[in-house]
Amino acid sequence: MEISPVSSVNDVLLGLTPVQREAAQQEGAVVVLAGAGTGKTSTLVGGVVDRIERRGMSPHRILAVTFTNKAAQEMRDRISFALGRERSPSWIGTFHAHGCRQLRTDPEIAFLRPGFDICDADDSRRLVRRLMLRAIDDGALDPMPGDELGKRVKSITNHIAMFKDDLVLPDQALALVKTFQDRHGTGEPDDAMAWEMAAALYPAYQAILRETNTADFGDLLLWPTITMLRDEKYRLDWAHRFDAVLADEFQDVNRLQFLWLKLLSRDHQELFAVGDDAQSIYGWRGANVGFIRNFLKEFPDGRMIALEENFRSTGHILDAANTIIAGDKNRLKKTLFTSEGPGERLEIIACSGGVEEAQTLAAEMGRRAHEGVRYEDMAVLYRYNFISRILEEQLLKAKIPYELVNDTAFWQRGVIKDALAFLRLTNAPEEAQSNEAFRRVINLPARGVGAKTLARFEAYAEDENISLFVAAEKMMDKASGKNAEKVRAFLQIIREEELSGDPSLSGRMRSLLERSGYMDMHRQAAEDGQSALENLDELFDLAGEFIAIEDLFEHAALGSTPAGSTSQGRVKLMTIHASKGLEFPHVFLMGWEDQMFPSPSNVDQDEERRLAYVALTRGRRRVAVTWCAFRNGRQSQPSPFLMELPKPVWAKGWLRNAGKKSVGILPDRAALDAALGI
DNA sequence: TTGGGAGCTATTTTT
DNA sequence: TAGCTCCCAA
Repeated sequence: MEISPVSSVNDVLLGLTPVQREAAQQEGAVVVLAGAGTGKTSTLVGGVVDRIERRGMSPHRILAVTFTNKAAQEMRDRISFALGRERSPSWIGTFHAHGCRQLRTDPEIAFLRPGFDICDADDSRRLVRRLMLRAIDDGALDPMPGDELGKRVKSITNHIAMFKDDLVLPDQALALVKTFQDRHGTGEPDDAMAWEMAAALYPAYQAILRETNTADFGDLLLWPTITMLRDEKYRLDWAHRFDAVLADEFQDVNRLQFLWLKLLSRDHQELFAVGDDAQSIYGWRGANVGFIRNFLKEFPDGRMIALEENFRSTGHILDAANTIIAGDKNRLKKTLFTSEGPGERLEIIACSGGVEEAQTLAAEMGRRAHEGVRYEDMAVLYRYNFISRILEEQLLKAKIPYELVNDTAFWQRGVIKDALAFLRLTNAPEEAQSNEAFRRVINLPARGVGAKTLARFEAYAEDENISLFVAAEKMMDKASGKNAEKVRAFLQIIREEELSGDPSLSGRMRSLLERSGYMDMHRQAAEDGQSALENLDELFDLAGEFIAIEDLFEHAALGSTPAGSTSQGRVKLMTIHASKGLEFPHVFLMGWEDQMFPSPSNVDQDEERRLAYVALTRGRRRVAVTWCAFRNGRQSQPSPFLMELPKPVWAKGWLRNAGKKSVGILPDRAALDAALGI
């Protein structure tokens, strides 16, 4: 046996607790129920190491799947730290990256051609929007106020994605929805309408993707899975490449992802799934906790192992979290415990309103910083993004450095997508594949091409069966006027760059953005322009690492995070959703009011409860919860979750100075009214 | 027909 | 902050 350059299997496995080690070494189908802070990633890494080192599997025959690029990167790093680079598995990645790899091998299973593009959720929405406008134009759909349209587009795009996540093909959707409604009734009118319209638009949506040689996120896994179901030879071709399959965050898999994993591990039953049903918070996106909860029904010879010893939080924090999650009656039973002491009690801070809440938090953070706590060890978590705005103002005032986590992912930012669209257009102006890029940049900066002009291009392109770019060229030949001149010049630039542009991607992009006037557009914009230019600089750097243009586009679509986020010395602000998997010594939970958290619009109230559980278990040493007696001019009550917290975990002196108008602590109407003078 | 300014309203969003 | 609308001047 060769000697591992960095460590040995025993070092890795001996670093685990007996339960973690037992899980890592379990053979066959196993689901590891890993409570918050119980060493989930270590166990998963241990599982990989054990399979390679002790069981002698080849690293190249191990498939490890995660949801995020970040998680995939972390796993890659930790495994290569343990085993060395050469002995690390090559198949570590997100569901989407794996699906993409499979689809690139055989694009025709999705009716695509080699070199297909991948469109992100935003592009999908734009496509649905165009289809809806077209339906309204054709009289197939009643016109609606624009506000309404936006909501519908979002909801219909989601529903189409849900069809795909449920393996429903375009030509099956309509019949399926009808059958379902006949059997179960139509339910909420809005919801019924969304399903019907999504089913009606789905075939046209898919037809356009096919025409433009584009796959959406759902397609990446849908077609490989459908093909594995239908064609045993194809399935074996893929399944036989792997001796073991490992999946992270298993509580968040949807039907499509579950089936994909199952088809790949059917022959050897080597499926190692790690997750925590108590942290399932993505049900609204199609995740189905049922798959982890019913794991043993699907894999009768499998085992379930629970990790309950928490190495993160103090006793009081765990008591609070355990109490909250106990309200989810369907959960798989497990109770977190720690061998550490109870630690500090939770502080519950009542504030009169949002501004005071933000000021209180800013003041408290300043105080803790003064006591020697580093800013990067503090985090504020909230249910809704818009809460952060009011807090940002106060943090700026108090000069507390902060960072918004997951503000908008780099590759999804408008500027970045614009810049890539320029590049895409020069890459293949004559192909329909570049039509969306054309729509995006033809009027950037403004050249007098609005909706009407674009519609004329569209009509002409459709009649002549040519790309939008070529249609525009032909129509502009005959047009006159100032705007036409600008458009002609722009088309000319694209042609020149296509034929003899800089061969390096960043060089070509730079030149395109400069010549088209896009850079100047941002240079002239006062505040926003600065950050746009910084983003573009970062993009040029990143693009420099790619030779093939397709690789850059794929990288952009699958959203790998760029490295450069330096976040030392800043308080982190994020939604509870974004905080999953992270931990902080000091955690502040904002906005725990009735009607706010739990969110009344979530049909699954248990999911809100799990969200509270996730929020509380982020904290290592101290957790403070705030709520407001008034928000947005309305009186509010403390969140029911707050009332559930057992008395012993409350801090005694929890009437922390919330400023002059501070209202005590008791979630008690009378005391509150008295304090507020009403 | 366009483009820009004003005004409004906010679920959560791994890919 | 952003992503929409609506409205009026060019």
